[in-house]
Amino acid sequence: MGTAKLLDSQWRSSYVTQRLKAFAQRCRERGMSVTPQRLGVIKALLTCENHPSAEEVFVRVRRHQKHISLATVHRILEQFCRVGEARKVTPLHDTARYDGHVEPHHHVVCVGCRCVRDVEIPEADRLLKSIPNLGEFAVLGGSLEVYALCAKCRSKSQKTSNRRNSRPKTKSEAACLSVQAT
Amino acid sequence: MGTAKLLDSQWRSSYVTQRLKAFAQRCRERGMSVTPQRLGVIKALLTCENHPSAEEVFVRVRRHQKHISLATVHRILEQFCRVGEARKVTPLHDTARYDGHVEPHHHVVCVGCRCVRDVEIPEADRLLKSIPNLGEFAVLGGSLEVYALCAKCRSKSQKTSNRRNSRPKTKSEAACLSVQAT
DNA sequence: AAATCAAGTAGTAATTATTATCATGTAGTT
DNA sequence: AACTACATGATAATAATTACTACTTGATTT
Ligand SMILES: [Mn+2]
Ligand SMILES: [Mn+2]
Ligand SMILES: [Zn+2]
Ligand SMILES: [Zn+2]
Repeated sequence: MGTAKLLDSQWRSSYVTQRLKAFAQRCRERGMSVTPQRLGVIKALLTCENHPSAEEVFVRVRRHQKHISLATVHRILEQFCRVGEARKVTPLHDTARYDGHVEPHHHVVCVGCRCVRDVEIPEADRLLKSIPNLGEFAVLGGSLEVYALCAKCRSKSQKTSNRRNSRPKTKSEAACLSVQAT
Repeated sequence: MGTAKLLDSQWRSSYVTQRLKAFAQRCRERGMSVTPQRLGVIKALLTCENHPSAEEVFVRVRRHQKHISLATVHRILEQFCRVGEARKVTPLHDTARYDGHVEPHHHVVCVGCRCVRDVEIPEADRLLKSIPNLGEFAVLGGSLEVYALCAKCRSKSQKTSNRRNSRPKTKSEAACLSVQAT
């Protein structure tokens, strides 16, 4: 038996206060101004236990800021992801991907072009089998998503390594980069 | 060093022929009629190495079936997922979720209501650290997505266990089931 | 202090992915 | 060949996200 366990809300709340305390500080270091909207979003995001959607964050912030715009929440959340203040639970796809290969297996995803490849990782399978439950959750299976850079994107990012963020920000941009299929 | 490795296209092509051979058979067993559209979609899906999107499948099928509709492709792909003929690479979210917790960690996702919880799995972290690369991919990190059933959904699915598929099929349906946040 | 400037936002339009609707077509059966 | 339940095409509707634009505000310069 392993040491896997749920992170409890006690842990979470101490993490939250720690993160919240220095938020304004970190903003200034990054040259971002500290606005009520940004404070509202980071607070809602950290406070909410639920991996909330943009919409959910919006609703929460609006409790205290009647006039905040949903578009602003989207913008701020994406910005937070760029600067490392938040992350998407699934940065993998903007749109669903399908796989004809239905036996259990894992994936590598290139964070540059978002191409996906199948991977076999027996250790991960063994690991998953060794976890029958996580707190109240009855484990059914799982999938290891490995984030990586493919060869093309590695060479590409060397040339542009001094640019700002190499991750494509818009769908159209991502589409331009994406590798052509057969 | 472990035994993790990419599944090569040689493996894939034998898998494809094997799957394709009995496809019509399996359809009939499930009471699904075998249409040119479904044949086109399964073939495109299996042939294409790329974990294609619905749009990409659509483009491929259209090469041979000029008049096929994108809506049909969506419909068929979702159906394939329901009957086990395909799977979403990320069945997790219909819409992006955000997390204020940026340190590396893993997630459990309830396949019923799609609620998400943080998990700590040191073995998975060790495992990931032990894989510096996968073929041409330079590994950066990764995340284990554990699929599970939460307590609520377990009791719910007992009552409705003889229904068809317990997974919510539409967003509105999922919304109805989803657990209320604080 | 007035003018200038830049960053950020609200409100809204546009875009994109997905699902619903419904009239028509067809695969599987008799 | 005829029948019928299921499938499809065409299109509308919905939902998530992003783009656009005018406006606000606070800082900087004159
Ligand atoms: Mn796959
Ligand atoms: Mn998390
Ligand atoms: Zn790449
Ligand atoms: Zn659940």
